[in-house]
Amino acid sequence: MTAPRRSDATRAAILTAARERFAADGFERATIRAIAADARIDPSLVMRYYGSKEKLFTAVAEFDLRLPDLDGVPLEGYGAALVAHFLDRWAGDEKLLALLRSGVTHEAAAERMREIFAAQVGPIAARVAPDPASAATRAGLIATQILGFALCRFVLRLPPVVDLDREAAIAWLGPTVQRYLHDTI
Amino acid sequence: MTAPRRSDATRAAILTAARERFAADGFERATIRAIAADARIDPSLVMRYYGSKEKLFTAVAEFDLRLPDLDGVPLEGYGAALVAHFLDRWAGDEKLLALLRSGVTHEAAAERMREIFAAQVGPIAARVAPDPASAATRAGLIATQILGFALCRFVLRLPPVVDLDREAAIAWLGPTVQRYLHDTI
DNA sequence: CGCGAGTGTCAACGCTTGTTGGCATAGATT
DNA sequence: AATCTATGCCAACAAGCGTTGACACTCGCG
Repeated sequence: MTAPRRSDATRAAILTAARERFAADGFERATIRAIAADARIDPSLVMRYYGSKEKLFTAVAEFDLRLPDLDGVPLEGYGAALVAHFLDRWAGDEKLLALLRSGVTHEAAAERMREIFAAQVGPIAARVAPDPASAATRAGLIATQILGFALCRFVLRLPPVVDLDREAAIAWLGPTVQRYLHDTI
Repeated sequence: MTAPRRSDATRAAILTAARERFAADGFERATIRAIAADARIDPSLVMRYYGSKEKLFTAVAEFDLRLPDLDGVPLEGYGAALVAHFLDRWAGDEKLLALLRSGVTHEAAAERMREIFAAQVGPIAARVAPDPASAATRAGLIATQILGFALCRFVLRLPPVVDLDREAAIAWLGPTVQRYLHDTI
């Protein structure tokens, strides 16, 4: 029962601006001053409400994992379902982009990314993997493909990857993820 | 017939230090001062010999593409051969890591990365793709998997991906690349 | 009304950054 | 030996950074 504060709008504006800046520029190039300018407030307010740039980033990078619901999905459809889920998540939430852009040079962001993928993909792999001991490896492999796709599409903007539509992406990546989920080598 | 200069050793030391710093920290976090300290020279010398931080990075990012020799390889071995080639390239050349770490926030590095993958993977895909029109897409898909693997292994250091040995990596990624090369969806 | 907490503005701090110009020395050239 | 260029170091610059503290204003509550 946290009482609404008069500054809630300001706090939200800061968070929104921060999310956009971190997503567009990464942690180091995104400046407090630029974020404050976007939010049309004074830089010192950012410090007052979030303590430091580091903590502001932590606040931005905080979010629900929203595991996909795979209950009604047949086993052989997991790959496609996962790819579809991640595709939508990436397109709809700048926080993931912020995390990826920052994780490359900022250790805290990389750590957060590790946590997220361990917590998000790990359990699914554990549920499906033929050999439980291989679950972590399978989750890691899926991460390589999903993050690699996000990297090429949203960050590096490789033209052929940008041009793929949703269905084509699912059709191409789905079987890969499926194979990482239950094939053996 | 460029005459050897007395400062060649210094130039080389700068380039080596710059490569390491850019690979470890990315473009913005790598500072001229840190590079100069590593090379045990004065920061102003970096400017004298390379003009600017930007041009220094360009000099670091310049390198031969070294396309893999696939002449003796059977068609169905292309995927594995490509993965093996890239794995060795990534492990043996910090420039690629520098490019990846920088490309995420530095536009010039991203552009260079696009060029390299278009020039390196594109022709191979064009040679093998069942439909020539799909070659660019296939090259892009291969890039997503290769770069994603490099990202997770060398940059984000996801433990299960770091732990994979060379053969396991080839066994897992090879078929994926193979499928991107000639399967149809 | 008066008062205190909450909110916002302004100016400045200490530090680091890329970059520049001047000065001393070493080596080659004449 | 004298001269000139190349090389290296030093000190400084302007700009930008995260961060801080002091000061004004606006509420809501007594």
